[in-house]
Amino acid sequence: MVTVTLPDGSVRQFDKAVSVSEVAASIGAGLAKAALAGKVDGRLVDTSFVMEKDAKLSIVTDKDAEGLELIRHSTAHLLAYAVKELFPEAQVTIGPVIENGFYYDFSYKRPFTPEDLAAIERRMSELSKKDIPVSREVWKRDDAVKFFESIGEKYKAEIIAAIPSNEDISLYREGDFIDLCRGPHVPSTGKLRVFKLMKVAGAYWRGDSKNEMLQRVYGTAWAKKEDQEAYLHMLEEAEKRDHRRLAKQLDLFHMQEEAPGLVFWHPKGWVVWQQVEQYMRKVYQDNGYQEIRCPQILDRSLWEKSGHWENYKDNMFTTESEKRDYALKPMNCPGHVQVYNADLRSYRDLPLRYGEFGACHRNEASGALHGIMRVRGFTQDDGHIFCTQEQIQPECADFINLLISVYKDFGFTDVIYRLSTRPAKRVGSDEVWDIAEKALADALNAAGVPWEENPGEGAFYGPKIEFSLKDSIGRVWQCGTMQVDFSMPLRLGAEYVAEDNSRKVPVMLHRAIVGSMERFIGILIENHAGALPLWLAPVQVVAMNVTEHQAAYVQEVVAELKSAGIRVVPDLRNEKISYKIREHSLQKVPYQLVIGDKEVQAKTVTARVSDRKGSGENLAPMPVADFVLRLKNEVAERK
RNA sequence: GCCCUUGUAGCUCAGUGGCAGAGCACUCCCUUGGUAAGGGAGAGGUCACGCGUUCAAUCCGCGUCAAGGGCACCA
Repeated sequence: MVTVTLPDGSVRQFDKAVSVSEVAASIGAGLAKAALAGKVDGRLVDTSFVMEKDAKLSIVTDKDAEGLELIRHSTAHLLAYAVKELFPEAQVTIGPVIENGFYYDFSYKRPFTPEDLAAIERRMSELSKKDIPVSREVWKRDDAVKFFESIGEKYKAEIIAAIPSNEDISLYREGDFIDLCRGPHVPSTGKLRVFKLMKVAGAYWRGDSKNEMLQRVYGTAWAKKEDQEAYLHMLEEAEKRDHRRLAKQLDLFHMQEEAPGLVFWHPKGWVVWQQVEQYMRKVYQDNGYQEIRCPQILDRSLWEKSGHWENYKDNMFTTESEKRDYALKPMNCPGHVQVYNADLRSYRDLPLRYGEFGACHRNEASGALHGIMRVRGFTQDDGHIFCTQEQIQPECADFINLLISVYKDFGFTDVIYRLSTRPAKRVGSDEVWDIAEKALADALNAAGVPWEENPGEGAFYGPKIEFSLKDSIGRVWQCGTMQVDFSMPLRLGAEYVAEDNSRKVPVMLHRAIVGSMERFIGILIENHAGALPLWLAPVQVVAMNVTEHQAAYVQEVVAELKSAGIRVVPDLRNEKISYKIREHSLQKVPYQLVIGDKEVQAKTVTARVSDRKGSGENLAPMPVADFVLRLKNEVAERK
């Protein structure tokens, strides 16, 4: 007798061991057909799984999140199946589920072409239509290794060989294709109907750049066709928000071949930059930081002392003059220590906070460059706090709160928090690491934000918190950071006179909120789809005449707005008003003033508030002074 | 750095082994029009760069550079 308890609490009894699919069939034909897997006592299993004793069971269908994941996993296998049919010499490796889809890595004598991809996708559809059963087999590990070696699948054999030899392993067979997999999988290929292969790319075997480069095929898969269409539509929309595309449309900046990874800021883009910089300068001022400025180029000997020459040389641009080697600074910290060291410091001076809009250059690998998100020359809102060990915790807590409020002012509420802890190769005692890690974790907890730990990902000199934001297509970019550093103050000879008159080495906190100005502005552009809030908008107001008769009054209005500190431009061109409105709407200007004879007579302005997406709304005509007031309020609210 | 793809007018993109194309933008003319494109004319190119194949190369081949998508990297 086997008693199966279903999620609704109902109980079904069977006189002998029973499979998930049999239970599903006993409930209804529809469910039997929809069943993709089962969850037995909380463990995900195939529909063929047989329950020998009493169990709790839920049937997994494509309505469950787990069902969708299963579909993606099985679609990855279907991809491998199709590839093996079309390219028998290709070797399979791994094919995991990722966000919105899956990928599968193959080893093949030549890269797959876009045409290959289309052919593979067609074959996958054919295999799906045939509704081929997918069955699970349990093998002894050694047998499996021998088997995969015998069919020339050396990568698969290598993966299996890494599993302890006394463990049995599961293989999944669909048609002629057999693959190692933990499973579970859908019961047959017919369950996989909605998928699309997205792109081919190279990827290193086992993620190591010393290894062979494999062919990675990315795909997406969904339960319903509409879901996939919605996803593809979302990707299209996201592409329209791409900061590189918007920068051209809105004339913000450009990049060119002669300066890879470096940005030419145009007037409008530079206005945005200045808004961000002035805002951040105020943040420094209001939070106990003193702004400083250090040299771009420093002598080799200093970089040797700091350890950069040894550890970071490949990423530094170097130069030489009169037989001396110099490096363009990749970081601001060594400079800040020089300022610290320029005087004898007391414990009474601590915490001492320096801030700099420091322009850094790093010679990033060419393949790493990406618009203004990953560049070779960038400016950080870089700050260094020199403090005692006891001050680490309160400084970190204050910083996190500050960072959250800054992000909120810029319209970001979706922040990813990660704590990177001690790596294998590190300096400093375990006690000190304990203190530093705990200080950071406590600070995160005190802020009440969700965070995850990245074990072993800390810097060699200390743990760090990374604050990341997502771009329009979900790529995550680190912006802010808080790093605890025990090493550099010592290396560069920083010290303070303690209460007991002894000399002590201060702890150094490296911290940035926006991180790279370039990256942050890129994310700002994407976050707002180019329609920046009024306080950041390069042009806040355009004043237009309906016909040339109102030109003089428009000029008066522009002068008045300018004197009120508003970024306004006139548009007196000989064009129809509808033409001008279209153009400025596309330029995502927040306010457009339409000025005709009525406004001239009444000494008012009619403001068109654009939602900057496709429609606009007129405010009632108002005196210029009222309009100024409205703008000032909106700027103050940073909406 | 590695793999794939791409590079044609300011922008978006067609195209061909034999004089280089469109739309928008730009300049000029007409038009003075009240809420997302009024009309006409004109100008604009070393087809990324270099080398080769060819009677002839923007097109084919090789190389370089850059960009895009991934991978690796991001101390």
